[in-house]
Amino acid sequence: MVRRFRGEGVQKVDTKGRVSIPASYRAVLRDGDPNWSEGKMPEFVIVYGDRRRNFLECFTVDAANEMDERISLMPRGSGRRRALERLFNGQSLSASVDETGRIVLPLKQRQKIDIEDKAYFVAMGDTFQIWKPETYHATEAPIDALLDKMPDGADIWTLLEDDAGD
Amino acid sequence: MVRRFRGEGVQKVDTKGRVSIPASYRAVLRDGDPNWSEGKMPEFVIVYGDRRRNFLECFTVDAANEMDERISLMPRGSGRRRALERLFNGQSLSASVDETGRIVLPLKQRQKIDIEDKAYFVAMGDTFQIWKPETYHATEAPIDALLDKMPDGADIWTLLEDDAGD
DNA sequence: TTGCATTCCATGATTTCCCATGTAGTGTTC
DNA sequence: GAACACTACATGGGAAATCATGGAATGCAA
Repeated sequence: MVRRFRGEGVQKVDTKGRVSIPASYRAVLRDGDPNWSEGKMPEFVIVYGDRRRNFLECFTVDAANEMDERISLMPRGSGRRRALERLFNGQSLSASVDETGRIVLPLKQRQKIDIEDKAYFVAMGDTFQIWKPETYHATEAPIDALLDKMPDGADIWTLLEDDAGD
Repeated sequence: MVRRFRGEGVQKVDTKGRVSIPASYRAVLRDGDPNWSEGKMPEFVIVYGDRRRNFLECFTVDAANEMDERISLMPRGSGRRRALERLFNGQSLSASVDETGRIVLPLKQRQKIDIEDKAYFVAMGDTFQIWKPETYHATEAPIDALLDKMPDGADIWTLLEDDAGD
Protein backbone atom coordinates (compact mmCIF):
# COMPACT_ATOMS: atom_id res chain seq x y z
CA MET A 1 0.00 0.00 0.00
CA VAL A 2 1.29 3.36 -1.01
CA ARG A 3 1.35 6.16 1.43
CA ARG A 4 -1.35 8.73 0.93
CA PHE A 5 -1.34 12.48 1.06
CA ARG A 6 -3.07 13.90 4.10
CA GLY A 7 -3.88 17.35 5.37
CA GLU A 8 -4.51 20.76 3.94
CA GLY A 9 -3.27 24.29 4.41
CA VAL A 10 -2.03 27.54 2.94
CA GLN A 11 1.45 28.25 1.74
CA LYS A 12 2.91 31.52 0.61
CA VAL A 13 3.80 32.09 -3.00
CA ASP A 14 6.51 34.66 -3.53
CA THR A 15 6.99 36.96 -6.48
CA LYS A 16 9.09 34.39 -8.25
CA GLY A 17 6.38 31.78 -7.94
CA ARG A 18 8.19 29.75 -5.32
CA VAL A 19 5.97 27.69 -3.01
CA SER A 20 6.89 25.32 -0.22
CA ILE A 21 5.41 21.87 -0.62
CA PRO A 22 3.97 20.86 2.75
CA ALA A 23 6.58 18.73 4.45
CA SER A 24 4.22 15.84 4.99
CA TYR A 25 3.57 15.63 1.24
CA ARG A 26 7.25 15.45 0.47
CA ALA A 27 7.64 12.02 2.02
CA VAL A 28 4.79 10.71 -0.12
CA LEU A 29 6.26 12.26 -3.24
CA ARG A 30 9.55 10.59 -2.46
CA ASP A 31 7.90 7.21 -2.05
CA GLY A 32 6.06 7.70 -5.28
CA ASP A 33 9.10 8.61 -7.33
CA PRO A 34 10.83 5.53 -8.73
CA ASN A 35 13.79 7.65 -9.77
CA TRP A 36 14.35 9.04 -6.35
CA SER A 37 17.51 8.15 -4.53
CA GLU A 38 19.23 9.22 -1.36
CA GLY A 39 20.18 12.86 -1.39
CA LYS A 40 18.07 13.74 -4.39
CA MET A 41 14.81 15.61 -4.31
CA PRO A 42 11.58 14.06 -5.61
CA GLU A 43 9.77 15.02 -8.79
CA PHE A 44 6.08 14.95 -9.52
CA VAL A 45 3.58 15.89 -12.19
CA ILE A 46 1.30 18.90 -12.18
CA VAL A 47 -1.74 18.71 -14.41
CA TYR A 48 -3.40 22.01 -15.06
CA GLY A 49 -5.98 20.56 -17.40
CA ASP A 50 -8.72 22.15 -19.32
CA ARG A 51 -9.91 25.68 -19.08
CA ARG A 52 -12.81 24.88 -16.79
CA ARG A 53 -10.59 23.62 -14.04
CA ASN A 54 -9.62 26.18 -11.50
CA PHE A 55 -7.11 24.16 -9.57
CA LEU A 56 -3.94 22.21 -10.25
CA GLU A 57 -3.84 18.49 -9.70
CA CYS A 58 -0.57 16.92 -8.63
CA PHE A 59 0.43 13.30 -9.17
CA THR A 60 3.37 11.37 -7.87
CA VAL A 61 5.46 9.94 -10.68
CA ASP A 62 4.01 6.50 -9.98
CA ALA A 63 0.45 7.76 -10.04
CA ALA A 64 1.13 9.63 -13.28
CA ASN A 65 2.59 6.54 -14.87
CA GLU A 66 -0.45 4.61 -13.86
CA MET A 67 -2.66 7.18 -15.52
CA ASP A 68 -0.58 7.00 -18.71
CA GLU A 69 -0.92 3.28 -18.58
CA ARG A 70 -4.66 3.42 -18.37
CA ILE A 71 -4.86 5.91 -21.18
CA SER A 72 -2.68 3.73 -23.36
CA LEU A 73 -5.16 0.91 -22.98
CA MET A 74 -7.92 2.95 -24.55
CA PRO A 75 -8.80 2.51 -28.20
CA ARG A 76 -6.19 4.29 -30.26
CA GLY A 77 -7.61 7.30 -32.01
CA SER A 78 -10.81 7.43 -30.03
CA GLY A 79 -12.01 10.84 -29.08
CA ARG A 80 -11.83 10.14 -25.40
CA ARG A 81 -8.31 8.91 -25.64
CA ARG A 82 -7.21 11.89 -27.63
CA ALA A 83 -8.81 14.21 -25.12
CA LEU A 84 -7.16 12.52 -22.20
CA GLU A 85 -3.80 12.47 -23.88
CA ARG A 86 -4.10 16.11 -24.58
CA LEU A 87 -5.10 16.92 -21.02
CA PHE A 88 -2.82 14.60 -19.22
CA ASN A 89 0.25 14.77 -21.38
CA GLY A 90 -0.14 18.14 -23.00
CA GLN A 91 -1.55 20.24 -20.25
CA SER A 92 0.82 19.09 -17.60
CA LEU A 93 4.33 19.74 -16.48
CA SER A 94 6.75 18.03 -14.24
CA ALA A 95 8.09 19.76 -11.20
CA SER A 96 10.98 18.98 -8.98
CA VAL A 97 11.22 19.90 -5.36
CA ASP A 98 14.37 21.84 -4.51
CA GLU A 99 16.62 21.45 -1.50
CA THR A 100 14.55 23.85 0.54
CA GLY A 101 11.36 21.93 -0.19
CA ARG A 102 9.96 24.33 -2.74
CA ILE A 103 8.89 24.21 -6.35
CA VAL A 104 8.46 27.04 -8.78
CA LEU A 105 4.96 27.47 -10.10
CA PRO A 106 5.34 29.06 -13.52
CA LEU A 107 3.45 32.28 -14.13
CA LYS A 108 1.18 30.60 -16.65
CA GLN A 109 -0.12 28.10 -14.13
CA ARG A 110 -0.41 30.69 -11.41
CA GLN A 111 -2.52 32.82 -13.67
CA LYS A 112 -4.64 29.87 -14.63
CA ILE A 113 -5.87 29.41 -11.11
CA ASP A 114 -5.58 33.10 -10.36
CA ILE A 115 -3.06 32.79 -7.57
CA GLU A 116 -1.39 35.85 -6.19
CA ASP A 117 0.57 35.28 -3.03
CA LYS A 118 -1.10 32.32 -1.39
CA ALA A 119 -1.82 28.76 -2.43
CA TYR A 120 -4.12 26.29 -0.74
CA PHE A 121 -2.96 22.68 -0.70
CA VAL A 122 -5.49 19.89 -0.24
CA ALA A 123 -4.68 16.21 -0.02
CA MET A 124 -6.89 13.88 -2.06
CA GLY A 125 -5.50 10.46 -1.35
CA ASP A 126 -3.07 9.57 -4.08
CA THR A 127 -3.02 13.10 -5.47
CA PHE A 128 -3.16 16.57 -4.06
CA GLN A 129 -4.55 19.80 -5.38
CA ILE A 130 -3.44 23.39 -5.38
CA TRP A 131 -6.08 26.11 -5.25
CA LYS A 132 -6.37 29.81 -4.83
CA PRO A 133 -7.55 29.92 -1.20
CA GLU A 134 -10.67 31.93 -1.96
CA THR A 135 -11.70 29.65 -4.79
CA TYR A 136 -11.26 26.64 -2.62
CA HIS A 137 -13.31 27.99 0.21
CA ALA A 138 -16.09 28.82 -2.20
CA THR A 139 -16.31 25.15 -3.13
CA GLU A 140 -16.92 24.24 0.47
CA ALA A 141 -20.44 25.60 0.45
CA PRO A 142 -22.07 22.60 -1.26
CA ILE A 143 -20.32 20.29 1.16
CA ASP A 144 -21.47 22.28 4.12
CA ALA A 145 -24.97 22.17 2.72
CA LEU A 146 -24.72 18.42 2.47
CA LEU A 147 -23.59 18.16 6.04
CA ASP A 148 -26.23 20.58 7.23
CA LYS A 149 -28.89 18.41 5.66
CA MET A 150 -27.83 15.56 7.88
CA PRO A 151 -29.94 14.79 10.92
CA ASP A 152 -28.66 16.47 14.00
CA GLY A 153 -25.88 14.56 15.61
CA ALA A 154 -25.62 12.09 12.74
CA ASP A 155 -22.20 10.75 12.13
CA ILE A 156 -20.57 12.12 9.00
CA TRP A 157 -19.55 8.64 7.94
CA THR A 158 -23.17 7.74 7.30
CA LEU A 159 -22.40 9.44 3.98
CA LEU A 160 -20.74 6.18 3.07
CA GLU A 161 -24.09 4.42 3.04
CA ASP A 162 -25.72 3.88 -0.30
CA ASP A 163 -29.01 5.28 0.79
CA ALA A 164 -27.66 8.53 2.08
CA GLY A 165 -28.71 10.31 -1.10
CA ASP A 166 -26.31 12.35 -3.18
CA MET B 1 -11.19 -10.25 14.49
CA VAL B 2 -9.06 -7.25 15.03
CA ARG B 3 -8.27 -6.12 18.51
CA ARG B 4 -10.40 -3.26 19.73
CA PHE B 5 -9.67 -0.17 21.73
CA ARG B 6 -10.95 -0.23 25.26
CA GLY B 7 -11.08 2.25 28.09
CA GLU B 8 -11.05 5.97 28.53
CA GLY B 9 -9.17 8.58 30.48
CA VAL B 10 -7.40 11.93 30.62
CA GLN B 11 -3.85 12.61 29.55
CA LYS B 12 -1.82 15.76 29.92
CA VAL B 13 -0.95 17.82 26.91
CA ASP B 14 2.24 19.81 27.30
CA THR B 15 3.11 23.14 25.73
CA LYS B 16 4.56 21.45 22.70
CA GLY B 17 1.38 19.50 22.11
CA ARG B 18 2.80 16.19 23.24
CA VAL B 19 0.29 13.67 24.60
CA SER B 20 0.79 10.14 25.83
CA ILE B 21 -1.35 7.61 24.02
CA PRO B 22 -2.97 5.35 26.63
CA ALA B 23 -0.75 2.31 26.85
CA SER B 24 -3.59 -0.10 26.18
CA TYR B 25 -4.29 1.58 22.84
CA ARG B 26 -0.72 1.22 21.68
CA ALA B 27 -0.94 -2.53 21.20
CA VAL B 28 -4.06 -2.10 19.06
CA LEU B 29 -2.37 0.57 16.97
CA ARG B 30 0.57 -1.74 16.42
CA ASP B 31 -1.66 -4.58 15.30
CA GLY B 32 -3.49 -2.27 12.96
CA ASP B 33 -0.37 -0.94 11.27
CA PRO B 34 0.69 -3.12 8.34
CA ASN B 35 3.96 -1.24 8.11
CA TRP B 36 4.87 -1.87 11.69
CA SER B 37 7.87 -3.99 12.44
CA GLU B 38 9.87 -4.89 15.49
CA GLY B 39 11.52 -1.91 17.05
CA LYS B 40 9.48 0.65 15.15
CA MET B 41 6.62 2.63 16.59
CA PRO B 42 3.11 2.44 15.14
CA GLU B 43 1.46 5.11 13.04
CA PHE B 44 -2.20 6.00 12.81
CA VAL B 45 -4.51 8.52 11.23
CA ILE B 46 -6.19 11.41 12.98
CA VAL B 47 -9.27 12.84 11.32
CA TYR B 48 -10.26 16.23 12.57
CA GLY B 49 -13.14 16.68 10.16
CA ASP B 50 -15.33 19.60 9.43
CA ARG B 51 -15.93 22.60 11.56
CA ARG B 52 -18.87 21.21 13.48
CA ARG B 53 -16.90 18.31 14.87
CA ASN B 54 -15.47 19.02 18.25
CA PHE B 55 -13.34 15.94 18.72
CA LEU B 56 -10.61 14.10 16.86
CA GLU B 57 -11.24 10.63 15.52
CA CYS B 58 -8.31 8.24 15.35
CA PHE B 59 -8.04 5.29 12.97
CA THR B 60 -5.49 2.54 12.80
CA VAL B 61 -3.75 2.43 9.44
CA ASP B 62 -5.81 -0.62 8.51
CA ALA B 63 -9.06 1.05 9.43
CA ALA B 64 -8.07 4.15 7.49
CA ASN B 65 -7.20 2.13 4.43
CA GLU B 66 -10.55 0.45 4.64
CA MET B 67 -12.25 3.82 4.72
CA ASP B 68 -10.24 4.96 1.70
CA GLU B 69 -11.26 1.81 -0.05
CA ARG B 70 -14.91 2.37 0.62
CA ILE B 71 -14.70 5.96 -0.50
CA SER B 72 -12.96 4.94 -3.70
CA LEU B 73 -15.88 2.70 -4.57
CA MET B 74 -18.30 5.58 -4.55
CA PRO B 75 -19.27 7.29 -7.80
CA ARG B 76 -16.46 9.59 -8.88
CA GLY B 77 -17.51 13.20 -8.72
CA SER B 78 -20.61 12.68 -6.62
CA GLY B 79 -21.23 15.20 -3.88
CA ARG B 80 -21.02 12.61 -1.18
CA ARG B 81 -17.74 11.26 -2.39
CA ARG B 82 -16.25 14.69 -2.68
CA ALA B 83 -17.35 15.50 0.82
CA LEU B 84 -15.87 12.33 2.20
CA GLU B 85 -12.61 12.77 0.33
CA ARG B 86 -12.22 16.20 1.74
CA LEU B 87 -13.08 15.12 5.23
CA PHE B 88 -11.06 11.99 5.24
CA ASN B 89 -8.05 12.98 3.18
CA GLY B 90 -7.95 16.71 3.58
CA GLN B 91 -9.02 17.14 7.15
CA SER B 92 -6.75 14.49 8.52
CA LEU B 93 -3.16 13.87 9.35
CA SER B 94 -1.05 10.90 10.12
CA ALA B 95 0.64 10.61 13.46
CA SER B 96 3.35 8.36 14.70
CA VAL B 97 3.85 7.28 18.25
CA ASP B 98 7.33 8.00 19.58
CA GLU B 99 9.52 5.84 21.80
CA THR B 100 7.99 7.27 24.94
CA GLY B 101 4.48 6.47 23.74
CA ARG B 102 3.52 9.99 22.81
CA ILE B 103 2.35 11.80 19.70
CA VAL B 104 2.36 15.49 18.94
CA LEU B 105 -0.97 17.15 18.37
CA PRO B 106 -0.27 20.14 16.17
CA LEU B 107 -1.53 23.49 17.38
CA LYS B 108 -4.12 23.64 14.64
CA GLN B 109 -5.84 20.48 15.82
CA ARG B 110 -5.56 21.40 19.46
CA GLN B 111 -7.26 24.67 18.77
CA LYS B 112 -9.94 22.97 16.73
CA ILE B 113 -11.19 21.02 19.71
CA ASP B 114 -10.19 23.76 22.11
CA ILE B 115 -7.70 21.73 24.09
CA GLU B 116 -5.38 23.44 26.51
CA ASP B 117 -3.49 21.08 28.77
CA LYS B 118 -5.68 18.01 29.00
CA ALA B 119 -7.12 15.56 26.51
CA TYR B 120 -9.81 12.99 27.07
CA PHE B 121 -9.38 9.67 25.27
CA VAL B 122 -12.39 7.46 24.60
CA ALA B 123 -12.27 4.06 22.93
CA MET B 124 -14.89 3.48 20.27
CA GLY B 125 -14.24 -0.05 19.07
CA ASP B 126 -12.02 0.13 16.03
CA THR B 127 -11.35 3.83 16.49
CA PHE B 128 -10.82 6.12 19.42
CA GLN B 129 -11.59 9.74 19.98
CA ILE B 130 -9.81 12.65 21.59
CA TRP B 131 -11.89 15.32 23.29
CA LYS B 132 -11.45 18.34 25.45
CA PRO B 133 -12.48 16.85 28.82
CA GLU B 134 -15.19 19.44 29.47
CA THR B 135 -16.71 19.00 26.04
CA TYR B 136 -16.81 15.28 26.44
CA HIS B 137 -18.46 15.40 29.81
CA ALA B 138 -21.10 17.69 28.43
CA THR B 139 -22.07 14.98 25.96
CA GLU B 140 -22.64 12.59 28.79
CA ALA B 141 -25.71 14.40 30.04
CA PRO B 142 -28.09 12.83 27.47
CA ILE B 143 -26.80 9.41 28.41
CA ASP B 144 -27.35 10.07 32.08
CA ALA B 145 -30.86 11.21 31.28
CA LEU B 146 -31.51 8.00 29.42
CA LEU B 147 -30.32 5.96 32.36
CA ASP B 148 -32.37 8.00 34.77
CA LYS B 149 -35.46 7.23 32.73
CA MET B 150 -34.92 3.50 33.18
CA PRO B 151 -36.99 1.61 35.69
CA ASP B 152 -35.25 1.33 39.00
CA GLY B 153 -32.78 -1.51 39.07
CA ALA B 154 -33.20 -2.31 35.39
CA ASP B 155 -30.15 -3.77 33.75
CA ILE B 156 -28.44 -1.31 31.41
CA TRP B 157 -28.19 -3.92 28.70
CA THR B 158 -31.92 -3.82 28.26
CA LEU B 159 -31.04 -0.88 26.06
CA LEU B 160 -30.07 -3.52 23.53
CA GLU B 161 -33.72 -4.42 23.08
CA ASP B 162 -35.49 -2.82 20.18
CA ASP B 163 -38.46 -1.87 22.25
CA ALA B 164 -36.46 -0.02 24.84
CA GLY B 165 -37.56 3.30 23.34
CA ASP B 166 -35.55 6.34 22.24
C1' DT C 1 22.42 45.19 -20.45
C1' DT C 2 17.86 44.30 -19.18
C1' DG C 3 14.93 40.90 -17.84
C1' DC C 4 14.01 36.43 -16.21
C1' DA C 5 15.09 32.24 -14.03
C1' DT C 6 18.01 29.39 -11.22
C1' DT C 7 21.27 28.98 -7.11
C1' DC C 8 22.97 29.99 -3.11
C1' DC C 9 22.80 31.89 1.74
C1' DA C 10 20.02 33.73 5.89
C1' DT C 11 16.80 33.43 9.63
C1' DG C 12 12.96 32.88 12.82
C1' DA C 13 9.76 29.52 14.12
C1' DT C 14 8.56 24.85 14.67
C1' DT C 15 9.15 20.26 15.33
C1' DT C 16 11.85 16.33 16.53
C1' DC C 17 15.05 13.97 19.20
C1' DC C 18 17.43 12.68 23.29
C1' DC C 19 17.87 12.46 28.05
C1' DA C 20 15.97 12.98 32.84
C1' DT C 21 12.69 12.16 36.58
C1' DG C 22 8.77 10.75 39.40
C1' DT C 23 5.52 7.31 40.34
C1' DA C 24 2.85 3.13 40.09
C1' DG C 25 2.90 -1.58 39.90
C1' DT C 26 5.00 -6.22 40.05
C1' DG C 27 7.52 -9.45 41.72
C1' DT C 28 11.38 -11.13 44.82
C1' DT C 29 13.82 -12.16 48.66
C1' DC C 30 14.63 -13.11 53.24
C1' DG D 1 4.71 -9.71 54.73
C1' DA D 2 8.09 -5.80 54.85
C1' DA D 3 11.83 -3.88 52.41
C1' DC D 4 13.89 -3.81 48.03
C1' DA D 5 14.95 -4.10 43.22
C1' DC D 6 12.72 -3.70 38.49
C1' DT D 7 10.01 -2.25 34.94
C1' DA D 8 6.44 0.24 32.52
C1' DC D 9 4.25 4.69 32.15
C1' DA D 10 3.49 9.48 32.15
C1' DT D 11 5.63 13.69 31.87
C1' DG D 12 9.26 17.53 31.59
C1' DG D 13 13.29 20.22 29.61
C1' DG D 14 16.79 21.50 26.46
C1' DA D 15 19.55 20.70 22.24
C1' DA D 16 19.46 19.77 17.45
C1' DA D 17 17.34 19.33 13.10
C1' DT D 18 13.69 20.73 9.94
C1' DC D 19 10.48 23.91 7.86
C1' DA D 20 8.68 27.99 5.65
C1' DT D 21 10.12 32.03 3.83
C1' DG D 22 12.96 36.05 2.24
C1' DG D 23 16.70 38.19 -0.12
C1' DA D 24 21.03 38.41 -2.66
C1' DA D 25 23.94 36.56 -6.20
C1' DT D 26 24.75 34.19 -10.36
C1' DG D 27 23.95 32.57 -14.94
C1' DC D 28 21.71 33.08 -19.43
C1' DA D 29 19.40 34.75 -23.21
C1' DA D 30 17.42 38.18 -26.11
